[in-house]
Amino acid sequence: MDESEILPDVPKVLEFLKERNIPIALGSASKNAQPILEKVGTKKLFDEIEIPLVEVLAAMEKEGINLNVAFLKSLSTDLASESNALEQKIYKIAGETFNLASPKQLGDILFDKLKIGGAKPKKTKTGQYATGEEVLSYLAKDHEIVSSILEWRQLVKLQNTYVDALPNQVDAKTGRVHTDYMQTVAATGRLSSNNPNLQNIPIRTERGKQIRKAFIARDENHTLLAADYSQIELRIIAALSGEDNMIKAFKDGEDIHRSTASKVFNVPLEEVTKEQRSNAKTVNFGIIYGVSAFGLSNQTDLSRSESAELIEAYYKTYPKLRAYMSEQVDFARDNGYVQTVLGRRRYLKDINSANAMVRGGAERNAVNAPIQGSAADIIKIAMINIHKRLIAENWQSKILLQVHDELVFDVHNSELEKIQPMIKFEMENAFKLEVPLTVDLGLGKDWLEAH
DNA sequence: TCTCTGCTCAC
DNA sequence: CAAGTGAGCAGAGAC
Repeated sequence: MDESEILPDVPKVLEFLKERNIPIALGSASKNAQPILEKVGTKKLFDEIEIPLVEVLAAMEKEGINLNVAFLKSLSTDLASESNALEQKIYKIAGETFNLASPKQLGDILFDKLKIGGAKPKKTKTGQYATGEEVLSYLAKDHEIVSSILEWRQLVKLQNTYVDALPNQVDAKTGRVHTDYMQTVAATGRLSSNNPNLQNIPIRTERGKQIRKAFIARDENHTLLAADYSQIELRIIAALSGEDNMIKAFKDGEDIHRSTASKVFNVPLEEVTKEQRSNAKTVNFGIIYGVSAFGLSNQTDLSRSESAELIEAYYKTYPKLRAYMSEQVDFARDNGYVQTVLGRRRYLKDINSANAMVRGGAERNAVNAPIQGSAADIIKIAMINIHKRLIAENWQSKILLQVHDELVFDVHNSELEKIQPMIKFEMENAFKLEVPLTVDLGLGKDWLEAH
């Protein structure tokens, strides 16, 4: 392949920018972001992380990943016949045909014609009926048409966004799929991926998972390796807050959600129920995002007062977490930004806004950005170090994909035994925290099997 | 053809 | 009022 057709000469471009003092904004997607290269404290991040990462990303993009197109074609046929059957069933119940893919038309059918769901159906900000997953799931229990619509939506989403779209993105010259990684889009320092986005390939549902089977190793001499950080964001918040109870749980290798449930519900580890663990898991993630009692009750079976109690019990269990979060907000108020472990900044112009809702948003950003951004910092270090070793030590294996807390490799079968400890070591030791970082490895002919 | 909206996929 | 970060699809309407 002629590289010059698809890749700019990266070192030359960077030299050009540097010579002319043209700043490259890091993580500045939002309108309120400021170019931060000139700000003190970020030059090291730029020189030692973002610039070295450019070559790693270029290599990954150029390498691409092998796609089983024939498999997707047959998946497409199955999805089409199932969604068509559902569509006919829905029209029959509705008593007429309409464009099922139009939320506007669907809302009119469900709430004007069929009068489903009581007197005051939820509306969107433009005044049309809301038909999102949350609304329909609530109604699905009592109305077969609604559960069929949800199932139809899922099948059509999978077909349109992945199964039918991906084969069209196979490069004619390489026969592989080459995503673009964007280094300066996400406000927190994460990468983003497009054309195609390989960071949102389905995994949650049984049907969605099938799509991962289409991402396969280069050939019979290769195996896919997926390496993902276990609970990296919770480990980071534990370490940055110095919250001893959470740090200890991680040091002891406990299941963090079970451990949290045991503490907040005050039951022995072995007696934690499924529901308790699930609710503790929801709070653990919610804390990182700045969830309210209202939000938690929406996400669980708990009432609002039960949710408020759970959050209170959570902060009693992990007192330093609350202190840390409020310190982050104070820091942002005083300095106008927050930062990650590597000094990556996110500016928060709304942190002192008079509008409580706007200010609340900025306060959640003040807590979340250092967590999400530090995780991004750490995996970037690992990527740079692994790539360096793959080259210097003449490995045949390649990094293919990054999905925020996961790296995917095409491993030459002759290297299978030796490369696993190398990758695990580099990822787990990319950055030293008070909490150990642990990485799970999986192998397979395809991405699903490797997980 | 372009932009916005509503929706849904991932971490 | 009410959970962070993204990308991409089809529909709908402006031009």
